[in-house]
Amino acid sequence: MPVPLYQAKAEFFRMLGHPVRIRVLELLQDGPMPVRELLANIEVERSNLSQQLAVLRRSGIVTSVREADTVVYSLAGPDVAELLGAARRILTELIAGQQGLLDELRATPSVGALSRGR
Amino acid sequence: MPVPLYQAKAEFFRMLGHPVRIRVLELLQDGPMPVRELLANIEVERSNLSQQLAVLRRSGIVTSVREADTVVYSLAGPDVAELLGAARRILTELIAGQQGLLDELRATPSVGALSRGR
DNA sequence: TGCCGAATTGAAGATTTCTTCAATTACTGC
DNA sequence: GCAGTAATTGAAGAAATCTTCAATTCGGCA
Repeated sequence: MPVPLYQAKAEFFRMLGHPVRIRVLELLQDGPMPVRELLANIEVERSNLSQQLAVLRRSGIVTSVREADTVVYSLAGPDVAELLGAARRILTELIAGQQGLLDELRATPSVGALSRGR
Repeated sequence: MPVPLYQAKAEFFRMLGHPVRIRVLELLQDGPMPVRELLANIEVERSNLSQQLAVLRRSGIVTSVREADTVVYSLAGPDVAELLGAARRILTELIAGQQGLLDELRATPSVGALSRGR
């Protein structure tokens, strides 16, 4: 392995680990979008958005093209939706699990939690 | 949204963004495994592994049970493999894309790169 | 009880990532 | 060319995460 695969994976997930970057990827799922419009949909300063876009661009997960006076961003590949979908499923599951744990605690105040993590 | 969803997603990905944590999740895909064995498979100090396991536990993606003198970890749900699979697909795609870009640059030294991001 | 190995915890310093600002580039229209 | 808008960049301080160490907990066993 030239660059250990698990390290590449870690970097990849770290690249996704920022609220603004997530929102950009979600917005781009509906198709290419100019920066101006991203800016209108995400509550963040222009230069901060640029910084986050630069992170996404460096990783290669999005591409940008200049069109007249605006810059348009697109997803680089079709698998991003799948990834975000998988993440959403796990999150839903995790939240449901925590909810289940809460219910369990409420129902039987003295036992239960011990068999779950922690 | 009580905690904005995109923030939860970002935290989730950040939780995945560490080589040791990735390796733990990959190892646990084959079934529950005691810490001792994780330690044998991952090159990291014991206390550092514990720290990373604590991060995974806090997020709820793994659970731990004490069995006699060892602690055994398991994945909390079945969707993790799917997520790692999606990530691998995208990574493959990204690396292939970069390779393609390199080929393109080699073939036509003066044009090409401009239409791709940056 | 006292000791041993397994694992976790808390804390401190080192490293990395975030945010923000001012400066700069790139394009359009006058 | 010059002014004006869109977007990016570089840099610096603030904030979060990593690594490592010593101390602690927990169960098993003599």
